[in-house]
Amino acid sequence: MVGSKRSAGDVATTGSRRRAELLAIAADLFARRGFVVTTVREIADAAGILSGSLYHHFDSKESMVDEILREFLGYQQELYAEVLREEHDPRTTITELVRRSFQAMDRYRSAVTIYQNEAKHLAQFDRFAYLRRAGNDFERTWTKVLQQGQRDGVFRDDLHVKIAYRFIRDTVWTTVHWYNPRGRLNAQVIADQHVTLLCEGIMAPRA
Amino acid sequence: MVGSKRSAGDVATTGSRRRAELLAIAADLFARRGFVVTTVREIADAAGILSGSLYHHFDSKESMVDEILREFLGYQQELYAEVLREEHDPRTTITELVRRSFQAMDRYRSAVTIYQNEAKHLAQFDRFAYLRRAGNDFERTWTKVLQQGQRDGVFRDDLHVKIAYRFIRDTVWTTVHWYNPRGRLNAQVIADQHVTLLCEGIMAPRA
Amino acid sequence: MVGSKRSAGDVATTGSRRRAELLAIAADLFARRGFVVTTVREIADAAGILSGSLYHHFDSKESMVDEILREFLGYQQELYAEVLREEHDPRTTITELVRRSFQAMDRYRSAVTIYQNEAKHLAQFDRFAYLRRAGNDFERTWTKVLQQGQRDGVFRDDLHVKIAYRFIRDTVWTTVHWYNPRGRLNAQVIADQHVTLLCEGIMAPRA
Amino acid sequence: MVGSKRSAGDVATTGSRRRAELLAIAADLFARRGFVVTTVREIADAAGILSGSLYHHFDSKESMVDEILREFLGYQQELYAEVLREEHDPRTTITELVRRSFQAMDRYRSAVTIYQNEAKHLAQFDRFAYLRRAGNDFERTWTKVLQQGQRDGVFRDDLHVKIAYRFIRDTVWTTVHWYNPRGRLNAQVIADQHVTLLCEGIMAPRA
DNA sequence: CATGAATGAGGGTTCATTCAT
DNA sequence: TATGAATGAACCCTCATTCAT
Repeated sequence: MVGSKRSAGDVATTGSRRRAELLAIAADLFARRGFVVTTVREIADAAGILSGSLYHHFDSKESMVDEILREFLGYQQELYAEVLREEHDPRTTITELVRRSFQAMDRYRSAVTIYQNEAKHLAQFDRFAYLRRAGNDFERTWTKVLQQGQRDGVFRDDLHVKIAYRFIRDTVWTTVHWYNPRGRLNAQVIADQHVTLLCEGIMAPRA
Repeated sequence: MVGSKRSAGDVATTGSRRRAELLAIAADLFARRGFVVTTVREIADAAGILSGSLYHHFDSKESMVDEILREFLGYQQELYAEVLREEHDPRTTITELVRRSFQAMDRYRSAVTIYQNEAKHLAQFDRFAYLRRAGNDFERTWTKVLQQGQRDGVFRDDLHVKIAYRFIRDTVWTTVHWYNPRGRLNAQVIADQHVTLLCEGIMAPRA
Repeated sequence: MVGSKRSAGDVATTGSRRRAELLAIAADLFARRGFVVTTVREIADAAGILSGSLYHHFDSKESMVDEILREFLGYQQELYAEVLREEHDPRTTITELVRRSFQAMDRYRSAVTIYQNEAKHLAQFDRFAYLRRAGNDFERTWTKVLQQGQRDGVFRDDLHVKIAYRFIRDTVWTTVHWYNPRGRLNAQVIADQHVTLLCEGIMAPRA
Repeated sequence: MVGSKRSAGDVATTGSRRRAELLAIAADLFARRGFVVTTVREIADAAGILSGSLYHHFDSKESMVDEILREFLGYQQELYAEVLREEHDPRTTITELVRRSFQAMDRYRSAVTIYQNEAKHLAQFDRFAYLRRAGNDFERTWTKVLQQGQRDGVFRDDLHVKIAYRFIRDTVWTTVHWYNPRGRLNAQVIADQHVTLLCEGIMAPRA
């Protein structure tokens, strides 16, 4: 959609299979090596073409990340919206939000890494203003649940909500840096471990 | 082509006041803008000199981060060693480790940010191999305490130590991204909030 | 920091017509002005392109001289090998070696000049270690013939072979500094004058 | 004299002992590493001072070579003039010229190397126009003797004087590249070997 | 769709030189 | 005399991007 070079009359604005392949290759490199240090030539090399040829598919290097991030962000937002529509009690909501975060991570691994690593840097450009908005949306989603939980007496009332939010966010998102989707621990397991740690802490339950 | 540089009588390693100033300026920029995207010209501009003049003090842009990171890492390692020498019980040890982490963050704010953001990228170069070593040292320190706590029955025994370590590390270190040292919440307060969340979780204590 | 460059599908080593042109331009400048003082901008200017564009064809300024020298050296070594295979008597061998030296000089004029002027300086870098090897090969070739000639009684036996070799080498190679391929004296004539001087000296033959 | 920073009223315009030391250090580096690639910092390092401090003694890096070359050139010209004043027969003159060349080489080793390597490059600047003049003087000196020798029938009459001159010059001067003043072969011996080779060639004398 | 050649802006770095102290 | 900090110009090289073929 964004940055597509297809003309108006095109049926499939999101482009061909080749496009998707290239995007996956780029996402992988951006995630592993960083957006700034990844050169378009590296992407092209990995795709087996010359760097100039990439410009038949994309307007610019920026438009590649743009597309990568938008797709992930849309997916994540939809998953969160789902949870909210289901109207669980606060603890279950938290649990579900964490689970869906890991679900998105499972599907858009590279994109999450990129978001985690580069959002702050990219957000300063107008083109990526939506990254700020998405961040704020996420914050609102989580803090609302936390506040509700406090009102219900289910979360500790000495909780500094903003800190707690960041605490949760950091833990969940940064998992992407070490989480190995092909390892023994699948997303579900890790998600549940996280929820437990989040809710009960590391201390052994007293009797 | 050639290689060596600086020799007898030169300042590059001696450390003068000016040097320290320049290093602080560089650290600030590296932290705020990222190491890769920060240009030596920006550093020089911020210092009110020409870019070439930086090379009177430093061998390269790399040697600047190098120095910045080494100083922080040395300090942090010393603080952790102190804690271990004090031989507290596991929970107190955790508490103290968290506190000293925030203490280091207070003193080497920019360095911590840089470490957080760039370590992974830099560590791939021989020159920064010590970043990997330091990371491993930190991991060992924390996991030992967690394991001891489990053996003592004070930490939950269904705890996946490696995950817990990363959980803690992520939460503590990424704080640097939003923690404002001039804000109302000082390092001590935030550290203690963290320990509470870490230990008891976000749930209200039962009865 | 990183290092590698160029990869699959790239031209850097393939050699196209444009490449050869650029190499010739570079060789000419390196020979006339010196490798160190010749800037890539000068080369690019002479070629009517921008300096950056050179890097579409070559990895570096160094790799340009490298290629220039290797080609000449390979040619010269082949010519010498030919002479040896022909198994002449010592004096004829010397004559032929001199002739082929001038032949190589005729074909790779700039390269010879560069070799003459810069080999010593370049050879100190690993990349150009082959310059030392080539030099040693040349020395071995010549000294063997000189020694054989002495054993045969055709060369004076008070000849200090190493000195004689250098004597010959210096005379032959440095010719490139003033030899004008478009002048009246062609390579053959000069070569023969050299052989005469080398063999009989400047004195008039006695009776 | 040239490039001196001493003021008009100074008695010793050539400067102090320190000056001479620095000049020797510079000459050594220029000879070994090349004028262009030798940095003023290297010179300063070798002298145990900072690069800026050199400018208390010399106007510029150029003025250093300038002084080095002028001194050698003056000496050499004087030696040649001496030979001519002695009015020997052609062969003896040649012998003496070669000997005095080696004598100058012995005394101004570095300067000769520099002259050999850099004269062509430096001569293109107005400041070093005297290098061209000196070169022409040398040529005139040698060719006159060669021509006289031909007229006298002592040198072969099929000798191409210009080629012969260059032949001699190249052999004599380039010796500096490998001649080791501390080796077994002293200047006198090498000079005489040279004269023999020059006059009789490498062929064994017939019967 | 892809290639191959080029652009143009900018990046890190070097180095002779200056000058107040 | 020497230091130490700085200048300013230039250098090699990188890289996203363009475009004729």
